[in-house]
Amino acid sequence: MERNTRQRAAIERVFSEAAHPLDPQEVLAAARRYVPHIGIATVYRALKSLSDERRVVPVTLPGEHARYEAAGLDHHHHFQCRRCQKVFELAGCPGDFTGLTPPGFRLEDHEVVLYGRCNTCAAA
Amino acid sequence: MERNTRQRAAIERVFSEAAHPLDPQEVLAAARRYVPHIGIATVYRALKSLSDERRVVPVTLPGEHARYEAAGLDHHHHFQCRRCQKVFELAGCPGDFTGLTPPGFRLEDHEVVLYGRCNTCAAA
DNA sequence: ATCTTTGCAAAACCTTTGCACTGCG
DNA sequence: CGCAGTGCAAAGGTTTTGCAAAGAT
Repeated sequence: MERNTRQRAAIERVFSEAAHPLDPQEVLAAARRYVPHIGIATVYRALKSLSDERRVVPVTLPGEHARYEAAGLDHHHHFQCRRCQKVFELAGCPGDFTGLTPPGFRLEDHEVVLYGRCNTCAAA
Repeated sequence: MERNTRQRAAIERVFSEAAHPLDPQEVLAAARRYVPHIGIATVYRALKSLSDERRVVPVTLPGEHARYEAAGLDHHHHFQCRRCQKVFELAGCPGDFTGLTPPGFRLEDHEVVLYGRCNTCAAA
């Protein structure tokens, strides 16, 4: 049922080449290099189906629109630079938040985001 | 420069009575109990100026529109129930994330969000 | 009386959806 | 061929903005 179209191939290629999580507009711009007339609706539909297939993962930072990155990475979190706004992947995870969880609550998952200056912007 | 209007007083009162972070529509609904014809634009403008004055703080969970809560609370994080979607405040903070920060990066702040079932929904 | 603030409606965004057409299988 | 996928444009939802009128100081 999933057909191989040029558009879909272009979008998958974009993710395989991406160094950072991308938002839909960035995916569109990058995919147009391979399929010039691809439309934004196709990008949204592809992001949805790729997410459903777990081939890409949404990266939703607080107050930001969703970005997406290729799936298959280990559990990790992100760092956002307050100066250049770029998002970086962090290795590992601080781990255990059961101590914060109130009695009677069931902890299923967690999200951690660090903010500050990236190596480039810390110097500037 | 900041004038005392009924609308603004109503919105501040709403926050002083709120048990959990409120989104703009919830603020509007609650404020209408005190000022029936208050408009959504006024709510957004008030949220902006109250945020600038640090009288309320935005609570921006990943993938969610901003909510707001009264300022003055200690540093804390939030728990969102995956069943009822409500947001709860957590006491305390796991603390130190410098170990996750890559070399050359400067850590300034962090955000932690826990997900699962609240005490009411864990039972159901 | 002055000058913010308000309320409404329109505009600006981002994302989703309807529909006829394209093109994969 | 048959249908899923595409592209365009219109619709939806949220937040912002323009402007005349209301109201605080």
